[in-house]
Amino acid sequence: MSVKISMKDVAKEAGVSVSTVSRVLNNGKYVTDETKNKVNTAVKKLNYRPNVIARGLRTQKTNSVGLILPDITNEFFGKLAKSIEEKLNEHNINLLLCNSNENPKIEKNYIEALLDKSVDGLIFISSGFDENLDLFPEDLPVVVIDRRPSADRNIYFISSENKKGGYLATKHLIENGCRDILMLKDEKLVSPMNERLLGYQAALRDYNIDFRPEYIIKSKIDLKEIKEKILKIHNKIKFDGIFAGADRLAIGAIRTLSKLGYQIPADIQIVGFDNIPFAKYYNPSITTIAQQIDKIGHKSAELIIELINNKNMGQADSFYFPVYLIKRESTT
Amino acid sequence: MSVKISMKDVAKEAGVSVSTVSRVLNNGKYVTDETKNKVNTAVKKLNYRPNVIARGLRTQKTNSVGLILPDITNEFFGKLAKSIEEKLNEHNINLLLCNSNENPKIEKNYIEALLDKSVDGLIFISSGFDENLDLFPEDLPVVVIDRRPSADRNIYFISSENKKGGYLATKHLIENGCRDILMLKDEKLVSPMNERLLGYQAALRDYNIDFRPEYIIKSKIDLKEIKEKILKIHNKIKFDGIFAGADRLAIGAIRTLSKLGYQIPADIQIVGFDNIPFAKYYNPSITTIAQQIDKIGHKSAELIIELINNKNMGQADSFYFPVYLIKRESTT
DNA sequence: CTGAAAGCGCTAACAG
DNA sequence: CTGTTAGCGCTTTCAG
Repeated sequence: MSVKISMKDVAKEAGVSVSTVSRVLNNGKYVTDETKNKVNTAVKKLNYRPNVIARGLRTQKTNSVGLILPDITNEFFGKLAKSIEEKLNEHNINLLLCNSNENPKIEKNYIEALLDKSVDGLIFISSGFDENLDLFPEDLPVVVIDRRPSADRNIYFISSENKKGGYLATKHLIENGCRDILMLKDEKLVSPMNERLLGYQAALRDYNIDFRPEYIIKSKIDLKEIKEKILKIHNKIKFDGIFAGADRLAIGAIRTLSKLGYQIPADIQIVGFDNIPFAKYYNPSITTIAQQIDKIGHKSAELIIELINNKNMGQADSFYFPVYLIKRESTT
Repeated sequence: MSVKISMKDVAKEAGVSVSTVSRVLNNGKYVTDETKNKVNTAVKKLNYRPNVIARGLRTQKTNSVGLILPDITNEFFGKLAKSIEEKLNEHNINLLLCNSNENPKIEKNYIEALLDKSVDGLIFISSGFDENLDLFPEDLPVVVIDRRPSADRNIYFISSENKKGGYLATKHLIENGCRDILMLKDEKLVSPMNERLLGYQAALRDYNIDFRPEYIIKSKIDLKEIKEKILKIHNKIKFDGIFAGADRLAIGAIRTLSKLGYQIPADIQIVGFDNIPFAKYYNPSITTIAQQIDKIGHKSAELIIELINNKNMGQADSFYFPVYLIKRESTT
């Protein structure tokens, strides 16, 4: 039975012309109720479904949005993708998901592929290579999340108050008595981490603690790598607190330090970032800075839809969502 | 500069006909090297990119594959999605990702949307509502993963040796001295969990331990829910071992039991399933049954590509990938 | 209110 | 080897 049935078949069945069918399906304006009924009956009877490819060719709209992100298995990006997709789905827009794997070259390929596919808009979490932003045509609706492109680009941007998060985390540690505070951060020069670092530095300054560059430990957000880094420095540097720029880093650190015999939080206190689901269920549970991922995701989706429907929105805006500290067992 | 340039422009620039351009771009057969050069030069000069929508309309191929899965934030599905996408990308096939959220109705919408989009094939992880499988047209290449549809459907299926996994986990606990072994399983009637349960039962039988239905604890794969379930039963049922059908369940259980004062593994030994990255870094690290997610993902992608290129492959096959036990601290 | 006709950009016979 | 032609399925003037 798999013969694809087209508008032509519906038209014949309903005894009207193709254009009338099209009219009924699209807006229903300028059509008698009677013809409407005839068409609708025929549509049902034949189980007709419009061919969106043909429609796309004609209208130059695809009802699809591309999402490029570094790694879907990172729980932050995973949740983000989910909330974006959820919202787009409400508007019958499909999501084309692309993992750049933090690789600018793959990212470039994906951008081109998505443009070729004529996506109506693009939501973009950069691999950190700003040049790829130049691939976007002027008139393509684009929303950038999380990793801020350099300032001179006129582009919509959404993220959390990362600096404030770093400040809150560090302040919490200081007020709990820590004086020698490590910061664990991504090795990449990517804005959220840098802003968290700025927050960390600002807190130290406010409490008159000297900033020491050797207290910044760089590692991929990878459990194994952070373990190796911790093993390498734990007996070279003296520290009583850790601000981990991501919960994954916090988990790797806690695990490694526990195995080395340190007590958390008695010997070393730790604050993470992101509030991934496991943070609450880790042993010990992890004090962390929560981001409102759902809000970021929904806002991104809403914004891209708005941009698609109304391309001329003038000066691009930025949006920053509040973060807050959740106190758990990894700090006193 | 954003005027979309088409094959016509290239043809004019190169001084040839549109069909010649098409020929050069597609296979290059039956064209002089000279014309080839002319065309290629024009393509480069104009920075031409083919319109895949138009091509799709004409060829009835979209070079895209749909992936429907229950929840991208579940690390098993996330990794699966990533490995599928990776492989498809090698073949220049785009992935349309859809989260059904374990909801048959959303799932149905997505199936229809993907069919409307004329995806070339579909990779499908069911929400557990088999009727949705009937929505697939006979001639659509489909690969089902993880959750096996009822046997009478002629459909390609890929998963792990779940029963064997359940057996290995339970056997390990028994050989470590456990006699009262809980099984934590998804509340859904979904095949992987049921097969793990069969493995659990088979192991008990082989070691002459009675199966007691009250030792099967059902919970969503959700940290909070499993916590509540454990709290409810821990002092009603006596147990010295737990086989958790998913690492997430294992983590929720360990955390809850630790808080209650039980020592893991001294008082209670636990084996999980999946080998998610955190299993290795949990406190204590978790003995688990590893699935070869990458292999499953790559196989699915390869299979769907094969089916797309060669629709008539006859009787549908099933593929089961080996699992193995990784010994860590949550068992002795 | 409805139908005819053109055309979105591309590919695939079919001639030559 | 290359050009002409038709048409994929739909929307959108333009007449009527």
